[in-house]
Amino acid sequence: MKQDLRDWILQALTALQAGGSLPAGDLPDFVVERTKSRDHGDFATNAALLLAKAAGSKPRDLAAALVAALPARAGIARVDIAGPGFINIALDGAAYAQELRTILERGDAYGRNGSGRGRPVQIEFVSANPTGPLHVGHGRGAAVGDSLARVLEANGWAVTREFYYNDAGAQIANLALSVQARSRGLTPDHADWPADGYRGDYILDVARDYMAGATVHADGQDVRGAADSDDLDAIRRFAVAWLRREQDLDLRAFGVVFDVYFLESSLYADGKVEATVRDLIAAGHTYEQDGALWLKTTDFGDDKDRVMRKSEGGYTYFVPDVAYHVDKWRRGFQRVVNEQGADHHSTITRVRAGLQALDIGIPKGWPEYVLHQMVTVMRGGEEVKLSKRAGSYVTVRDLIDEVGRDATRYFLIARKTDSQLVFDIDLARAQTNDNPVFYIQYAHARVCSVRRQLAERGLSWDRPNGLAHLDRLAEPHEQALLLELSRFPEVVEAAAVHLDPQLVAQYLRDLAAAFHAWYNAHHFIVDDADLRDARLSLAEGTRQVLANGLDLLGLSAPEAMLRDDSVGLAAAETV
RNA sequence: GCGCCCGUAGCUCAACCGGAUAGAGCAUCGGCCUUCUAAGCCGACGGUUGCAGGUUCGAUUCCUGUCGGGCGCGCCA
Repeated sequence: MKQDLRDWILQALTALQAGGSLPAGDLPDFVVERTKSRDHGDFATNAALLLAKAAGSKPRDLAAALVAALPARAGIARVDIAGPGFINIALDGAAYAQELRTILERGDAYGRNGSGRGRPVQIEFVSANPTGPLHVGHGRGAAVGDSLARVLEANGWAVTREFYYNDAGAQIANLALSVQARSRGLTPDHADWPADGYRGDYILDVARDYMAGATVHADGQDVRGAADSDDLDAIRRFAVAWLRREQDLDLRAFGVVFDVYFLESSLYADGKVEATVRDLIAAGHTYEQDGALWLKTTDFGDDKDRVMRKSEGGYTYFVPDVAYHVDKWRRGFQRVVNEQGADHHSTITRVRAGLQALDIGIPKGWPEYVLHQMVTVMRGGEEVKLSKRAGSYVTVRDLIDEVGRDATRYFLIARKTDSQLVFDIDLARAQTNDNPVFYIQYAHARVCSVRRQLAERGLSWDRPNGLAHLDRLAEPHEQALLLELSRFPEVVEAAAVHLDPQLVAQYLRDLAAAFHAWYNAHHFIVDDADLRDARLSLAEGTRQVLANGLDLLGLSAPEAMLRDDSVGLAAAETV
């Protein structure tokens, strides 16, 4: 709707330019937006305010000229000039009825658009190193990244979900040493326990399986335990596979699946790290100092230069990072979005600097980043910091087990990524209207329940008849709900433009509220068949949009809300 | 000390990349169940948008300064 109106206004502006009352050339970036108050119509544009200066006339005068130049158009109830020079547009009821027809026609596809034109975009997210179970921060990354992927797909992009991990560095060596120590019966409090060893209980599980000669399957490979606590290399391979498998099981339980798993070690094995270093030297942005090789990242906005090759000969972490991104670029991803924890924000400048230094045609702002801030977990008013299994942090699995997949995903996504997030376990468990995820899903379930009631009464929804009588949807609640439904395509678009799936979560709450209000005020299953079919059409349209929105967040759209006492009020009250 | 993020109702958060009277939920108080799920709905109360300046028709939004919270500042990843 919004885009159509913008084009409409553009026609009038072009006409004014042709008539000479507006200077030729580029038009400023005026907006068409939803009004905050219905008193101002449905949409408003600031075009006259922005153009008044260039036109040399008062905003309100220009607005009048613009309105006069608007071509005739169906669905418009009135166009007014208001305030300093806003142009307010009110739609007639038929315009909203038409939108409801579109919803029912397009079904699952409603809200999707083709602006991505099938272009490839890669989203890298989670990218946890296989040294322990996924923690809440990874969970936020998983929920946001996957939802971002869904949103971009809905905007016509061809998305590749990618997970990158380090399977060979110092942290992995530590992991192997920790498992080795456990396999020899040492505990973390022992004097000989590795200095930076991992102390969580899961290390013992890995050691047991390794010593028992178990086989684990991860990332397309089988790896067997060797029952030999001296073979550190075998321990390392086994431990990495073991933890990768565990992380993957957690992600699957969370509803997140990746297309590509990329191993840091492959960058070394394929010579891509060496090649990147060679290219950076050849590009002339490096120098030797104190026995180390430096990259002049200060040439590209960094506050100090960075070491690439340490004096002892090894590369610092950001060299494979640059090599990895070169690889992404060469794979044809002209668009890449990296979803990471904000504690890694300093790498952004460095990676981009490295890519610029190579001078191979990569744009300055490539890749894009979405950073999420920290998550703290609260239960009973106190911060939860420990998990027995992981040792020092709360795991994704802990949350899924305690509050369920849907609530975990919703809570991790319902905030702007650049705000810190407080995950309230008690609230996420609650099956009341305090809990937005239940509130939204309940709205969906209610429509399904109406369908069941309809069948029980031996009635059915005559869809063509309903669509023929949409003018019967004249109640204020119905008008409000229709308006809310018509916003969905704009929300899907905005979520992609701003790389912000939280907008979808916010919208779903508003939509659910509009539905619940209507549901409460009016009965759908009435004797008047025309009115009944019209209302059932609106209910079904609402269900469809709720389902489409829930899908963008990776949440289920339940047909019924079953009381689950294991996660329900009873349990919450005993906490 | 430097860089990034945040600061909005008692609490948790919105505000569509400068728009009109800053919105929800929770909490508090008051209403609504012989009718499709009350896991719901309706109403009231609640604000100097941390503070001080600046930019302009117009600022929660942009700029400067300042205070408070978080994260990062390694030849670690």
